[in-house]
Formats: sequence, C-alpha cells, structure tokens
Amino acid sequence: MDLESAPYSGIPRQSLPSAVADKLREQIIRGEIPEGAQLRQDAIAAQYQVSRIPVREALRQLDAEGLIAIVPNRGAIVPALSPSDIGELFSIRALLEPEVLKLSIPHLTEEDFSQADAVLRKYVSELRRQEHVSAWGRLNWQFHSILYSRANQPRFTAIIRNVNNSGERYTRLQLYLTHGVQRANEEHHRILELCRQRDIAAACELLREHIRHAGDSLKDVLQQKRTEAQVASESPGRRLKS
Amino acid sequence: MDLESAPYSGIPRQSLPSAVADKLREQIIRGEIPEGAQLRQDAIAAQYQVSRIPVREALRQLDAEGLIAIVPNRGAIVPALSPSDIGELFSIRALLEPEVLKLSIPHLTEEDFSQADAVLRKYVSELRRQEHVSAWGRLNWQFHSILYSRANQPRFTAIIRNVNNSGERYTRLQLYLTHGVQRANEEHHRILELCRQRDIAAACELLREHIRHAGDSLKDVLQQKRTEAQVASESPGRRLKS
DNA sequence: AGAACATATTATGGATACAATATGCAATCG
DNA sequence: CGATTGCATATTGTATCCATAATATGTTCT
Repeated sequence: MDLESAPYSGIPRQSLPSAVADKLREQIIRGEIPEGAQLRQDAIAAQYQVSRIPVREALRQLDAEGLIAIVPNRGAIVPALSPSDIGELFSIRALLEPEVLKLSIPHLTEEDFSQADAVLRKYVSELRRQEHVSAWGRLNWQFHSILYSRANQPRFTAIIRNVNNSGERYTRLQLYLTHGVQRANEEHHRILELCRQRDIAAACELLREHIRHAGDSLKDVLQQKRTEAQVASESPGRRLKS
Repeated sequence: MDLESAPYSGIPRQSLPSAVADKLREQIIRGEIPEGAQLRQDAIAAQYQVSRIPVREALRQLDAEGLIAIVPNRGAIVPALSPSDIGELFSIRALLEPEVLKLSIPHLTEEDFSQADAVLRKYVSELRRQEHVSAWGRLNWQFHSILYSRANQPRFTAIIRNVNNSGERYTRLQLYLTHGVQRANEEHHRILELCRQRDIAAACELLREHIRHAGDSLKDVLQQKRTEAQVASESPGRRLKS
C-alpha cells in the first residue's frame, strides 16, 4: 500500500526501511532469495550497511504485503506456495484485473499503447534467451501494469500489485516449464489490440481467460512437480530419525 | 496478512509489535483516534508501556495495511478519506465480497447461521441506544465476516478484512447519519435467509447491492458534510497538542 | 509593522548494547 | 544404547542513547 514517494516535496528522499523493503521485495520476486529461505536480519543489515532496526521494519512491511511470513522468535521466511495458494492468487487476479482494466481503458493514451508495445517487443527479443528467464516475469507484470495505469484507483491497484508480487516468481516458472511464453505473447498482443479499439468487454474477457489459463496451467505444473518430488524423496530410504 | 496466532504451539504468545498493531488498529477503527490525528510514537509507547521500537514496527504494519499513512520524518497520521477514496473502497468490497460469499455458502453450517443470527439480534438490541454507535460498525463487520468464513481462501479474506478496516469508521457514520441501520438490518436478514436456502446467486446479488447502496449513500453524506464544512470555516485553525 | 533569517524545541530516524528465546550438542541417567 | 536434561551458541526482541530533520519561536533588519 506504499503509494508515497514524493507527494508534495520536491526531493523524493525515501526512508531507509522503505528502501530496504524495496530491495528485498525485488530479490524475492526475482527468485534470488529462494523459497523456504530464512531472512536473517543480521545478514540483510550487513548486506545493505544498515543496522537491524530498518531491516526489521522492512520485514514487517513485507509480511503485511503477504510476501514473507514472520514467525515470532524464529524469524522471517519466504513461504513455499501450495498449488491451492497459487490457485487462490490467480483467482483473485482473474477477478480484480479485468475490473481495473475496464476502468482504465477509456483513459489509455497513445503513449501508453506504445509503451506496452515496447514491452512486448522486449518480451519477444528475450524469448529465445533462456538465461534471462528472470526478466520474463518482470516484463509480464510491466505489460499488465501499463494497461491498468489509467484506472486511477490507487488502493485497487496496490492490492493487485501485491497479489502479483506474491505469485510472480511462479509466473516465471509457468512460462518456462509449460512453454507458455508464446501463448502469453499472442494473448498479450490481442489484449492490447482490443484495448486500442476500446473494446472494453472483449478485452476484459480475454484478460480474464488469459489469467485463468496461466493459473490453471501453473497449478498443474506445480502439482506434478510436487508429486514427482515426493516419489523421488521416498525411494532414497525412509528417514526415521529426523 | 497476519494469519498466524498459534499454529501448533500451545501458548499463543504474540510478538509485541503485533500486539501494539492490534490495539492501534482497534482504536483507529473504533474512531477513538480521530482522522487527521498524528500518531506520536512516544505517546503510544508510554500508553502501552513499551519502548518506541515495537511501536514503530506496528506503525509500519498498519501503513502497509492502508490504515495509516507514514510521511518520512513527519510521522504517521490517520488519513481523512475523500469521497472518492470511499467510493473506491466500497467498489472493491462490492466486487470481492460477493465472490467469497459464493465460495463460502456451500460450506456454511447451522452453527454459522445461528452465530450470524445472534449478531443480528445484538444489532437490533443496540439499535436504539445511540451512545453505542461505535458498536454498530463492529457488529456489521462481524455479520459479514461470519458469512465469508467458510470460503477457505485466507489471502482473499485478508484483503477483504483490510479493506473493511480502512473504511469501517465511515460505515458507522453512514449508519448513523442516514438512518441506514434499519435498512441494513433488513438486508442482513434477507441475505442470511438466502444463504440458509443456499441460493447463491440471489444472496450474492443482494450482498452486492447492499454494499453498493451503503457506499453510495455514504459518499453522498460525506460530500454534503465536506461542502458544509468548507462553507462554515474558511480558515480552519490547526489543532495540535493532544 | 511585516518579513526573512536565526535559534530553540520537539519528534522522528537510526545505531549500539543488552535481554530473551530458540536451536543444537553433549553429557548424564535410566 | 536410547532418551532426556542441561548447557552453549546463534538469532531474534527490546530498550536506551544519539543524530537529524521539521516545526515553532524570537529577533533583527528593512
């Protein structure tokens, strides 16, 4: 819900906790901090050359955003999301995003369209370099974000941003494992085209389907991966003493 | 997104920042801390007999929940919501809540219905005592909350809770100023009845209308109140010192 | 007298230091 | 030999202290 930055004052000047939160958020979203990892305050403080106080505040914020989970006296971890969690996140997206798109479309400008175009072009150019997998998720969100930007509903948009942040590392997985990049790309182009034509109903409907498809396919992939892991871990011998 | 409490351990034991956040949240929601008021860390720390550190973490959390606004180097305030803010909050509610209700209805139990009934009875009994205005909002949310409780979508529910928290002090205002209590009460009863009959479509539709009406009427009241205030005082004196 | 600058006060922001809690290991007892 | 208790270490939680930014106040100059 962080809508500040520079409301009236000329100089942005962001507080240290917010800055740390931004950095950590980025790291988590990009997958640099893997799921299940514990975020040790000392290490983070050392990494960013600050004391633990702003780090703690940053962690609280990320916890409230749903990005991490804080367990009292045991620290913060990046939670592993179950298929059902993923399902929930994408259901929420499928519900919210078409609604803001509806509100945004009438106010979208040529500038916005060309920006979205630029993102899609970048998307395609990154398509064949699989080493840049981590960029896909980012571009994916950027594209969506541009389309919603004119809805002028800050709280609504903030919620959507948070939900996307929570799941984005998985979006990347979905694009990668299901070869869904091509399909996503085509859908993006069609959505953008419908927005250009100000065909609100069709654009929203396609967007909803786009999100639902991504969610379902991701859920499948995860479920499969999860069971595979279970089978694999069961054969190397039952561990009695844990 | 604070869904913890006592996952496995016997004793709840919640962290100090969370406890402070809970207390403050309650105070803000109940309107004990009026809008526009600055939340001075020292005062809060003294009030709850803790140092400022946990207070600051609590404030960060409330900021992330959208309940307060933190301005760097100037502290935290309870923001006054514009009519457009109110409109947005209620639009979000009107979109989200019918959806969770849809998911919840099939799993609602007789226990749930009787609990909801109890809340409504309490509602009626408080109806004539206008000194208990602050209880109305609480009961209002409790009723809604019970109906959504079986949706089994923790993130979704958390979002809804936050949105409701942000606007609840105004809900009270709406009920009070527009004499909307009676109407709300009738609608609540009808919604509950439809849930009992498992008539999902009708219940959700009525809920949506219920929320939309409350939002619109509140927006009107606020707009009127705002313009009156403008006319009344051309130069509103800055209040300080609590 | 009014406005601009300097100063004092107050509250927030951050760091160091200390206390509490959890985890892992080892020693002891059954 | 296994389990349980006690100790050591690592990490989180809180408090006190100092620095800094913002606001209020007072003074001076025009």
